[in-house]
Parts: sequence; C-alpha cells; structure tokens
Amino acid sequence: MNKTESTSPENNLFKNVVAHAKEYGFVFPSSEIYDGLQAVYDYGPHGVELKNNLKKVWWQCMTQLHANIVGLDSAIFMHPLTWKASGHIDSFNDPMVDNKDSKKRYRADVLIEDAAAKLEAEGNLEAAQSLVSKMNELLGAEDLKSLQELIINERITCPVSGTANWTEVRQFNLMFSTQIGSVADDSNTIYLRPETAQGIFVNFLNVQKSARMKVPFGIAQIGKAFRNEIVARQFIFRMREFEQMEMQYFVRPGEEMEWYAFWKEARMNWYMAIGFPLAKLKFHDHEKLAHYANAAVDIEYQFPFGFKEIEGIHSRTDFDLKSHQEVSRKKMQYFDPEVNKNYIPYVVETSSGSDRLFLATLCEAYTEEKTGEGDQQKERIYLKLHPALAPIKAAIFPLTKKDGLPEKAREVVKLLQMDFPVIYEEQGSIGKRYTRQDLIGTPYCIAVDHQTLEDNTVTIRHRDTTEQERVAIADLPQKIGYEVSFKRIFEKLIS
RNA sequence: GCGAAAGUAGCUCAGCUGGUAGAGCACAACCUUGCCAAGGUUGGGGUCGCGAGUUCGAAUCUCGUCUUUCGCUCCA
Repeated sequence: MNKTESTSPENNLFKNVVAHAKEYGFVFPSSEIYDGLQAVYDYGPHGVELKNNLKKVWWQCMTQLHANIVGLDSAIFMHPLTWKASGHIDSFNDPMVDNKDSKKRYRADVLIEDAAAKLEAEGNLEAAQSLVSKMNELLGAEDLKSLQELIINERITCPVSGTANWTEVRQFNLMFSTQIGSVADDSNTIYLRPETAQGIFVNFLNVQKSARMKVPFGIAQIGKAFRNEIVARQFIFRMREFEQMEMQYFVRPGEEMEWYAFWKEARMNWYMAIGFPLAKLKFHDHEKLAHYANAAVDIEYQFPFGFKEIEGIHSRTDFDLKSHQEVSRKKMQYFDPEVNKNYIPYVVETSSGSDRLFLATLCEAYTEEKTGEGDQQKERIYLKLHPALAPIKAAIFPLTKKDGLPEKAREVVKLLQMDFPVIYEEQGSIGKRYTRQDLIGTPYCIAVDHQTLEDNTVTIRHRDTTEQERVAIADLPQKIGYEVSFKRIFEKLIS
C-alpha cells in the first residue's frame, strides 16, 4: 500500500466497515473508557452472535460432516516444555536491531547471516563461517550486547542507509508469559499459548485411544491464542489476543501430500459455501517454509486493504509429535493394523482465525447501494450476510401500535423464538424499522397488518431485494427455518 | 519502535485571530400517521481524549501522554 491508497475508495470502504462495526454493536475497542488497549477488541451484542455462528458452522462442518474428526477444548496454559518441544521458545524470540539513519528494523541474526552470505560470495568462506559460528554462540548465550558489538565490529551496514549506526539489539518475545504459583522465579514462568495446535498434539494419544480413532483422523479445536505482536494493526485483523479454529489431521507417513491437496480444496469450498465469491479468494503458496512444514499454503481473502491470509494449511510432517516424544520421552506412536506397523503419524493442519473470518465476513457483507433516481436518490446500507450467519434471523413488526396488531405480532414472536433468534419492534415507522434491520443484516422482516387479523397471513420482506411476499403464519417456522439453518451450507459441501 | 495526520454529544461535523459549547442525524416520551430512514411537541446526553504549562481567562496557544489511521518494520 502507498500513500495515495490511504484516501482511496477501498480505504474509505474499510473505514466505513470499522465505523459500522462499532456503531451497530459488532466490535468495540477493549476498555474504551480508559482510552482502549492497543490491538485488543471486544465483540458486542451483534458481533458475538455473528462470531458464534461462524464458529458453529466451522465446528459442525468439521466434526458433524466428518465421522473421523472429533473435537477438543484444551487449556490455554500448558507445561513450559511444550513450547520448548514446539520450537516456539527458540524461534519466537527474535533479536531485533534498528538502524538509526534509515529507521529500518532488522532481525539481528538475519542481518549477520546476510553479511556472511556476502563474504561467502566473495570467496571468503572462512570468514563467513567464523562469523556465523560467533553469532550462534552469542545467540545461545543470549549475549545481546556482544551481538551488537559483533555487528559494529564486522562493519555490517544497513542496506538502505549504508551506515553502521545501530541501536542496541533487543529481544522481542512473541509469547506472553506469566507466573504460576506464588514464587516468581524462572521455573514458575508459564506462557499463554501462541497457537492452539500444541494442545491437540499433546492430547494426540488421549483422543486416539479414548475415541478409538483410526488413522487418518482429525482433532478440531476452537480457542484463544496470544501473540505479543510488535505492531498490531488493521482493526481486528491482527490482534494480540485472538481466536483460532484449528484442525489437525493425522495421516500415514507418505500420504500427507494427498491429504494436503484434499484439505486445500475442502477448505476453499467451505469459504464459498458460507458465501464468499471465488473471485475474492486465492491460494498463496509459502516460498519460505516454517521449521515444521514441508508444504504450506494460505487461503487469502481480498480485504479492502488487499489480499490477506484468513487460513493457513500446512503439512507439518511428524515434527510436532516427534519433538514431543523426544522432550517428554513418551511414545507418540500409533499402531496401524492395516499395515501392521507402528509409526508417528504425519499431520496436515488447517488453521484459521475466527476474528479474521469475522472481519472478512463483515467486509464481504457490507453493502452500500444507491436507490432511486435524481433528487430521489438515496443510499441504502445493509449487511448481505448469509441468513445462517446473521445475528438476528427475523424481525417482527406490527404495522401500527393499535387495533390489536402488537398482540398479534407478539404471538408470531412466540411461535418463532423457539427455533431461532428474532426481535420484536414497534418503535418508529415501518420503513425505519426495515432500515434498522438492514444495518445489522437481518434477512427477514415480518409485518403484521390488518389483513393478518382476518386470514392469519403476514408479509415477509426480504433484505437483499426489499421485496415482500405474503405467507401464512403457520408456514413461517418451516419457510424461514430452512433458510437460516446450516442445511444449505451443508448441502453445498456434500454435493 | 520510527515518521506523518487526527481526537469536540451514540454518529457526522461546526466552533475564524483565546472570553467557561452548537447543528443535523440518532436516542426516549407523547400526539398525528401507517409498507421502505414521515411530521410535530418535549426531553436526556459533552468537565471539548487525558495531564501539565502560558494567561485574569484555554476546545482554541505550548509541551507531554494515550488512542486511532497511514507509511516503514514484524507477522512460523
């Protein structure tokens, strides 16, 4: 993004979405009365409904539509050795250094490695190796001061400014830590999990044995994770406290690429089933793979601020289970009766962020439409949410406050509220009430008028078209119930 | 963390060179009306992000701070 884009229509659209989210009770800044807390947000009355619906449809598609995927809800606190085994303690600690002239920030180790690569290219193999080994020694000893001296003594310069005017090297730990128990020494330091996946890996055998699962099988989990991001931006896109929806699929070694391809396609289809157009989605292959992966791809959604990741699909090999086996010294093997062999399964992971999915859903649903012509032209704003995702499924209005219409309308409320969330509203003109529902994405508005008293029919007004149809009250639960259920999404996935 | 901009009612904003706050919309009550943001009457709501300084007096000037937005950086 560049400066001209800060005032672009896409950017204004995003601003409008953010403002809309706050005004209509979807997302509030955390502890706002104290000026908020950077990159932390709360979900309001409509936000929590939408988010719960998204989580529920993910959960049901994973666990209900796949007989071999079961759920788990593991704790946020985990034994500290978990993070040693997962590699987070080593790779989540980045030594950073700033160049004072160019104001650029670099990872100190990357900077030194680049310098070593340059020496090597110049044929100075010995110097390169010596530099890297010195660096590793200092990193291992966590001697940041000497690391800075090394950078300065080796005359490593900033690629942008060309100077060696460096700040001191600082450690950024991306994991939040806290103490368990009363003594604040190191042995009691525990971390808030930076990903939910490890809760699944450490429970691999518990789940496999108790639920009698056979490879291939999956474990699904929705839960909070925490990362102390240096810079967290773009509303709820990058938060320090966020929620993941993860599924770890355990497969036979050697079959991981087939399953990787399977889940790539399955996950993309899921996004389309819940209402995202194909044109706004794309795969983005990772060129640089993480320490645990042998293949990785992101599913990206075209946010108003560009294509950004909403889900990662990774072939994690046996890295995690093997590592836990080594650190815990507990066998992480599975006996496969079909091939009559013991092995550590390979893992294919689908990892998506509820908050990012929420934001993408809101961006996709937010619609500004011009209606009418000339002087009569008006702007209509509504949320084009999939009916199954909408916070409120139907609003029931008496046309007037008199003639027994409110009483009749409340009967309709009673009939429907057992099946799905509805609201009753008699305040303001009918047009205004329609508009209020448009703004929060309610798909159906049911009006009780004088004809209702005669023949027990009402009008259903459809959000996207604003068209009305007259139906019998008795038919409402079935007619609307199907539309607002997950069935339509399931049918798309299964067909 | 660095650089830039912004912060006045729930929202959008006005408030000119300092003289202790306004509008529209929204909200609540009542009246009138009754199918796409209707009209009328009345009402609630702001120590002008926070703190300090200058001044007889600060929303307005100065500094600090917090938050947000944009750019850089980071993002397994």
